[in-house]
Amino acid sequence: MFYIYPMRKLGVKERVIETASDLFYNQGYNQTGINQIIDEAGVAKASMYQHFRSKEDIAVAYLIARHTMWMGKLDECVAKEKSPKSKVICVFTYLTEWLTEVDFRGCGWQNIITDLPTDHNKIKDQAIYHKNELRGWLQKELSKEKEFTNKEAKELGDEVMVLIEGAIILSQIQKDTWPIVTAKKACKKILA
Amino acid sequence: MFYIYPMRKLGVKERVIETASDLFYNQGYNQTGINQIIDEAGVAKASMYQHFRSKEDIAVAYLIARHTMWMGKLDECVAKEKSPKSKVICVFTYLTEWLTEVDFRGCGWQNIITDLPTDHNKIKDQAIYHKNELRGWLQKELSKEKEFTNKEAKELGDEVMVLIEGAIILSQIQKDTWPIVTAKKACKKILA
DNA sequence: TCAAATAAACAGACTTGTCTGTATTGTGTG
DNA sequence: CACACAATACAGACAAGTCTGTTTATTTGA
Repeated sequence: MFYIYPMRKLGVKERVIETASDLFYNQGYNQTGINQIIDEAGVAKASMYQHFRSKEDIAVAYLIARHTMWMGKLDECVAKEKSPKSKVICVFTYLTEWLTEVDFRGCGWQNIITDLPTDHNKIKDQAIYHKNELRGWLQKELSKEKEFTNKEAKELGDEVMVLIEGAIILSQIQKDTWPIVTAKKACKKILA
Repeated sequence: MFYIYPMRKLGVKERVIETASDLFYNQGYNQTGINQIIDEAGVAKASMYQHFRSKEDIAVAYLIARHTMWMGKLDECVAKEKSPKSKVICVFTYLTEWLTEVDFRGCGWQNIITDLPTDHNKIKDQAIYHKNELRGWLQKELSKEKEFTNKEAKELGDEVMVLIEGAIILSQIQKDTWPIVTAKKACKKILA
């Protein structure tokens, strides 16, 4: 047999993560039940529980996958920029493209940690990790800029970080790009 | 009979709103069921449904009550400041006091709208309203400052608004004051 | 043959909201 | 002050559905 398209179905694990990623992000963690995930993934419940201990574990896998995807797209988007400083400013271009595309659905990590059962600590840890990675990315980029000392680069990176988070959540609430546009303007001022 | 303390129990409506406010804010909207609310409020279920059509309606009442409380405390906190500009900067002092007191539980509106059933639009509207009020407050304060034109005041107010939102959500994720401290520093720069 | 995936039933707890019937309250009138 | 009537609050059962997670027994594919 010849398979023009790769007929090999994705494995159970991959299908679950893929489906859950879509559902968790677009309709919310609390709004998404196990049953919907396995139905849409076309997977038996017992098979799913062979690969994941709990719903929280699925969410952790989702967030890990999302992290590499999100950081990858960020790198891709800022690649065309020459200076570290303009790379950092370009983050807000990335935010605009991304958030308008998803109809201002906001940040996957912000969304999941704000209304979570008290004991879901693995999810919270993923949020902390992701935000720390982004924070580190900003600081690292800015530290490449000769005009800044290391200390300055760290402080400026943190300020940009706050602007990013504010732009994301506010654009989500207001369903508008103005917070991102505003944040970009503020970012330029700060780095000037 | 003499009642030293006001013996008059609060009415059903008030008790429900008070209890629900505590629960919705501290353990989350999705994590709080009707039954827990009526149990802790000491109210019969039928009585509660006499005053509120649905759980969403309780949440709306909670957010309305929270809005007046929150804005009131803000006004109180910045009252000691003389200039409009320092009032605006003082918002971050307010944030620090508030958020450390509630152990970085974050913003009631941000928390409730990020993982909500799709049809809960009355709640979303409350979030939009609250954020617009705060945005207007900032713009109004800054427009009192003679050194800014009206247009400048609006733009600067929006930039501060983004910083505020970012500081709240990021301090919630990281369980630390650094985002607020950083936002304050950035705010001073922007208004300088 | 053998491990993995399947369908489907099941447990048990939870959800919002309705309903019934009883008890308690407050108010207006005599 | 006393009585009656209406409004409200009460406890708790109930409906109809959701949820996560387990188990069993069957089928599939290498």
